[in-house]
Amino acid sequence: MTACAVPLQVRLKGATSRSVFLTCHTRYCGTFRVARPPLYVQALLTMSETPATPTDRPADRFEAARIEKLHAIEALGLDPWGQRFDDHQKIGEVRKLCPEAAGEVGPKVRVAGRIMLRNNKGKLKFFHLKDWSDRIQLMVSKADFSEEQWKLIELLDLGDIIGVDGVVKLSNSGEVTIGVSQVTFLTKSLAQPPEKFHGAKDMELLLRQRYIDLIYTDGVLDRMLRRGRIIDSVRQTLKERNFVEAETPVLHAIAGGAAARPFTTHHNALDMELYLRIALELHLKRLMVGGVERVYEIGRVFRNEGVDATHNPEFTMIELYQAYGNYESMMDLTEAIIVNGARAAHGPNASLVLPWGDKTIDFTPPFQRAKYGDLFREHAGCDMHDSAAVLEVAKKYKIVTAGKHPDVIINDVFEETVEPHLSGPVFVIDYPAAMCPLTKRKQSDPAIAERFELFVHGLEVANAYTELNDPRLQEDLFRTQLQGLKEEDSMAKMDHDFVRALKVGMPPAGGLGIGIDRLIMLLTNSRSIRDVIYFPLLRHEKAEGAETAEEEGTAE
RNA sequence: GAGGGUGUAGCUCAGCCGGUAGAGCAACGGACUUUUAAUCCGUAGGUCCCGGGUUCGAAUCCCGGCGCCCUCACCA
Repeated sequence: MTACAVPLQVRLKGATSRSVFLTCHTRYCGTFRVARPPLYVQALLTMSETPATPTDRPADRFEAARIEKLHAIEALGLDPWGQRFDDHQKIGEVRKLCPEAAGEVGPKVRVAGRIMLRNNKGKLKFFHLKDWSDRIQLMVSKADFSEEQWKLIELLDLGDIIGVDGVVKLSNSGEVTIGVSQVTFLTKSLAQPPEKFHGAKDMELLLRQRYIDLIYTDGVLDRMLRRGRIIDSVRQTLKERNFVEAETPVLHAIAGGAAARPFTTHHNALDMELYLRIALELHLKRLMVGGVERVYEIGRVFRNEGVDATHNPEFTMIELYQAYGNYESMMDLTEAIIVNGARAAHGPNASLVLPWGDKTIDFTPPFQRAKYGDLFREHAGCDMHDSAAVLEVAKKYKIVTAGKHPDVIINDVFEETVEPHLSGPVFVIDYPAAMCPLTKRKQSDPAIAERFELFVHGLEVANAYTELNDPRLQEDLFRTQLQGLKEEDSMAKMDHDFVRALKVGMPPAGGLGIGIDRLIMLLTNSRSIRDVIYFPLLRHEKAEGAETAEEEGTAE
């Protein structure tokens, strides 16, 4: 900063305890930052800048303008925050009532929604109103309103929420329009909306302020509503098959049922360390022991791992268990769940060939079923039981083999050689047993577990077993930690109560887990898990004013 | 965790070789009774992510940091 000896006419922009920001309106001058203002200057600034009521302090000039209009609405005797208005129609339904020819007048309608666009032609105004079903144009003519009502109409801002009464008709240029006869003000928006044509593009803004994304990015709200319909259809599919829903604990003493790092937490009164669950499996199986023969849970699980296009630290899983079934029953059920989900997302008569980026997915059942060992032979080029040959292939792909259990190496080679080719949907069946400590072995071959995973374009969507119900084998498998796997990377975590439950007797059963978020991704052509989760995990937003606390707190 | 990209007005984006920060939309004031991202006239709006450095002079160059995005590696 250069010293300035001439007097300047300056205006206060803002101040912190460390700096004052002044704007100068003579030429060539920008904003000045004055470090460490003397205390008396700070005091003066505080006096002149702090309004009487903090709620009236506008965040910016846009908010100030809107607060002025809010006061003007109040001056008209109206409530800027609105009242009950639930006797209205969905815009999507109203659009269908529109007469086909311009000049004809359709039925009277009443809708409510947010103002998305405004087109002001003086005594004639057009608005676009959006609700969660659709958008529609409003036409408002000064001739149809009292002086008072017109004052309100002139106060409307983009983003405000209003209710309108009117008639549906086509405009002269052929757009479905409501000719408005009455406006009911419902909610003042104090925030400046994004650019009307380009919308908001900044990913961070869209993720942190998902409400903005839902309002202003085409397709986002629709996709999330579709998510809800898909989950409804999953419940419906299971209800038709006599499954019941259960809610099991999220706080676990042992984070079992999957190979993943858990989040830890603490219960104060009991002074007890707890984990957030990483799977639903072990509790639901206890319920089967208890006689709940067909049970499922759609629930959040938490895995303390990385974040990317297909992983969020908390995600939604369905796990279901069917007594007296096996993994074959689970394949049939998986197909039904996915086909019904696709119909819920795209309509009962829509094609089951869904778009996936520039590719497609054909969900017409039955899905292909391929044995793990056969796929291995086909893509790795050797038998998975031929350990020398497997080691050879592993070397070729630079897979670390030292100290690893042979089945772990087989699985590494499988992931490297086979999985990229699984465009699917394909059920990969019959896994090496050592990878599956919760799965029943094949009667004909104890080295093979009755497990399948469903792959679609490299995405693992479902995982199912014929459930292991032999308590002594289960206990052995819990004890046998696979070489080369850290404890948190293994599914084999000793859970004594679970073994105790199996000793009571769990019927033979099929169990299935589906990653709901990934299923939604596939059914809605969404390439990122963030597109199908309302609020994906983000780093903390740096709080305003945190600067000083942080700097002073870490003084060295 | 590694590499690449990016951060400028409320939003979408320009800003070249270092030389007084720009546009469109939105806002504010005005005109306009069938507009489609309406149009026209006018006004205001900036901690150029943060911190250092080089320089007479930095949005621009250099160093460090932070956020976000993409690719790769790990988990579903």
